[in-house]
Amino acid sequence: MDKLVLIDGNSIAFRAFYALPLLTNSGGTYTNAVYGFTMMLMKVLEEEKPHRMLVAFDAGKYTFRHKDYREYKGKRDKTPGEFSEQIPLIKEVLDAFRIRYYEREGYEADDIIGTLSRQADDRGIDTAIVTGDKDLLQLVTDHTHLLLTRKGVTEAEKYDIQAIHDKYGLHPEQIIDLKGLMGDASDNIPGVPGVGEKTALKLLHRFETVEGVLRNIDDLPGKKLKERVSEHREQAKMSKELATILCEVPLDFSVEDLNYETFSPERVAPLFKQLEFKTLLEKIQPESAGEDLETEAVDVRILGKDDRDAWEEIFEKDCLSLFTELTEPNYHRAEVLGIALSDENDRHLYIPWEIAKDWKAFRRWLTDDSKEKVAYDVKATRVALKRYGLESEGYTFDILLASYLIDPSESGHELSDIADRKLKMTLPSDEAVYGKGAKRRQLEGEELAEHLARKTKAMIDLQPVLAEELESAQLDSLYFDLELPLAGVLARMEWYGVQVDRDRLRSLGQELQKQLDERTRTIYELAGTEFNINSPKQLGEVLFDKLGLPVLKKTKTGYSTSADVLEKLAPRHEIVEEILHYRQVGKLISTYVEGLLKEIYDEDGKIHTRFNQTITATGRLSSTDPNLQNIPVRLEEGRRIRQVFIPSEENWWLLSADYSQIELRVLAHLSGDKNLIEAFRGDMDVHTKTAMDVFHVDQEEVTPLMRRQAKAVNFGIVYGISDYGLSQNLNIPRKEAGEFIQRYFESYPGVKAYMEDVVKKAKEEGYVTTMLHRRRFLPEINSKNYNRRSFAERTAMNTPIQGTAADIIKKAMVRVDEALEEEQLNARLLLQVHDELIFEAPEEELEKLSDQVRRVMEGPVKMSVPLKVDMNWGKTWFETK
DNA sequence: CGACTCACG
DNA sequence: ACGTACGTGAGTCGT
Repeated sequence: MDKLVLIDGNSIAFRAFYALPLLTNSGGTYTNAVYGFTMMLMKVLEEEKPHRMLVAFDAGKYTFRHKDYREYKGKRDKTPGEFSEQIPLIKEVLDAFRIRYYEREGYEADDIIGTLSRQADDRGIDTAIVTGDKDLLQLVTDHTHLLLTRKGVTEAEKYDIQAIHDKYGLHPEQIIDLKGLMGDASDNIPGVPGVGEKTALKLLHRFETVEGVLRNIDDLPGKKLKERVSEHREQAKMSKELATILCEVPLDFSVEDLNYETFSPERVAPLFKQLEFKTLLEKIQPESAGEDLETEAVDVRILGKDDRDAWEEIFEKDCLSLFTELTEPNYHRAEVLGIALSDENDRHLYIPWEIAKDWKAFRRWLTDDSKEKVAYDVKATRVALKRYGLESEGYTFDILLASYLIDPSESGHELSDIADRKLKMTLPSDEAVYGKGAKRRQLEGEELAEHLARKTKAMIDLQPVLAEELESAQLDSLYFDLELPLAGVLARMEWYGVQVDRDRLRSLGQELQKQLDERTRTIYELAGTEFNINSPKQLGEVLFDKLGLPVLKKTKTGYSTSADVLEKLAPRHEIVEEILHYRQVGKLISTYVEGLLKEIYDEDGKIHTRFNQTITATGRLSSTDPNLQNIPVRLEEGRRIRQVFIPSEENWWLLSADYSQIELRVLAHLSGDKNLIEAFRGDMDVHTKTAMDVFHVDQEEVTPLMRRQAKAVNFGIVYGISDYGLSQNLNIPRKEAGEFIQRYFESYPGVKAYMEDVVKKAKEEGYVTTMLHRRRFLPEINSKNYNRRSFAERTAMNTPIQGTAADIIKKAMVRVDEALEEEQLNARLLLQVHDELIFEAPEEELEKLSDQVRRVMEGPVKMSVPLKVDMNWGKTWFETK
């Protein structure tokens, strides 16, 4: 079967340019459009396996269309130079792939594509046209379909005759009529003013074509519409003509000349190397992946039992780097395989754990806090060693934490990533050394020792570089006084773990399972068929195809069945409510009952989560295996999961202490807004206060609905407000949401000024900071892409607020830990949930503990509004409310 | 392995 | 005209 692929070169390149951040290779050449184009190209080659190919480009500024209409494409912004300079590179890529490309003065890429696709049609060749431009839909036939890029570059949606009909109710030829009526702002095609997509479709469904509409002006609905169409008849006809693709471009070749043979990786690889397309290179030449990794030889001593004494003197060094090799990433379960040490004189030692664990000199060094240790992931190291009964002190530097603070958005903080960034040094990644997935293996002996020695050596080299960067970014206090001590606090929290009532959890699970079974039966009955309710695809088919419920929202793969959609459909069919409940209960069983049961340790009946200190871009913690920061609380049924979290000792209690409205208090302080500050100083209910201001009513007149809406506005403010976001959340028209925001800013002018200021500053500096100088870079804050820029602007508003709140509770944690020690309390800090701390304590300590916790939590930073802490205790987490 | 959905602050 | 609320992690489906 013959298959032709035609690519709209400019359109795809342009999409790529705006979809991807402005990448450059190390030579400073912009490559984002080239990269995106090439990604798309490879995907098409892989999926379509074409026998013939051509990429068409636009040529020159003027085309035959300008003769009839000089303003064609008139309102376009000038093409940025960063884009234009990438076109020759794209052509180089095509040469390397041996794919033909073509452009012709006076014509657009569309016309070339149209001409060839018609030719192919005549010869019965199947054609796929790849473009980001909907205009080309007019070319679709039985033999020709469109791959229209959606989000990003490589995601394309297939449009054949059927798909066009499903979406618009039109035949492909009618697309030009559609444009004729509605116009096209990007090409400056006027159409009929006041007629958008909705009206145009309605008219075409009835009258088929522009001409049909013009013949029947008298039958058009609405006086205004009649007038407009009649007034702009010529303009409509001309618009249709402009939108029509010319399928008769004179070409000096034909479809037969477009043969494409599979490309040869040897020919493409050098270009990919030059452009620095690492991932793509690996795809075409997997074997070359590690080839440029010339790892330097390292001289590492593997310690045997007999030469221990000879090496004891290494522990006299003031400072060593230390890496603890584990059997798996979860250090609560992992075994230690061995220890690597390096000093500043390039001496490297690997100590197998069998030897290290009983070596007195080593243990003494570990516990000696005057012996400085540079580690990578202090928390993991401490916990792993502690599980063997080894306390360790004197961690003066954590490479991982330092890298995170310097740039928390950076995707990789593996040692090899950091060495690459900061030392321009190539260190093999763990994945390269150990393999991944099923191929993963544990190294042994010499190989392992060398890999680890490279790491500890890199750590020694990295430490001063990172320390310098921390200082110059004013991050040193945040690092040394907060994050590094916090790592120790978190290590203890995780190591203690949280006690869980396993039997209770099991019986809760059984109860929920019963409910689920019942709901399943009901749903099958109501649907009249059995299907997998957990599959959005099958569920969509039942709801929208079989039961005929209206489709309110689509995802890129099909119908959306998310809760907000289902809630709107609930009044139309009783099955919807059942499904919502089924989902709720199903979530509780799989994530919380089964998920938590898997994480209970046999040794102590506890759960030991890991708090990730180096994940979030804002400075918050996150929690994994299991995530204890998202245990249900909002709905009563789910909240019962909290009944299984209990104290670990007899006569102990759980105490929870949570900050009241910490983010809005932070906002009040950062913005200095008088009204908001006043509200908190007067200890008012802030949402009620906002309702009074936004709706201009007295306190007594605030209805629950008004308070709920005001609360959503407050959330919106913290998230970096947009009228659209608020309208979605409140399910109200966008205009109304916009008015809420406007009235909010009238009442809180300081907040408005602050938001504008923080965005402005971010645009100048390229980053935002929190109260304790935590930093987040926003490289896209000046992007030309509206979406990317807007996102960065909202982030600029949100990060100082969320991040400062994170700073505050982290500082409270370190101080609470100190206070427990000073006051000689047995109470322990167990969990942190962003604005809440959970402790366990013997009954007799509860009073003293709560006094101390309140005192410490209220005072980590000086602010213009007080911090307020609510406290509750109970025999289970459920009861601490 | 990505998409979808949903739990939390 | 565009197409978004901020920050996370986990389970399930289906390619």
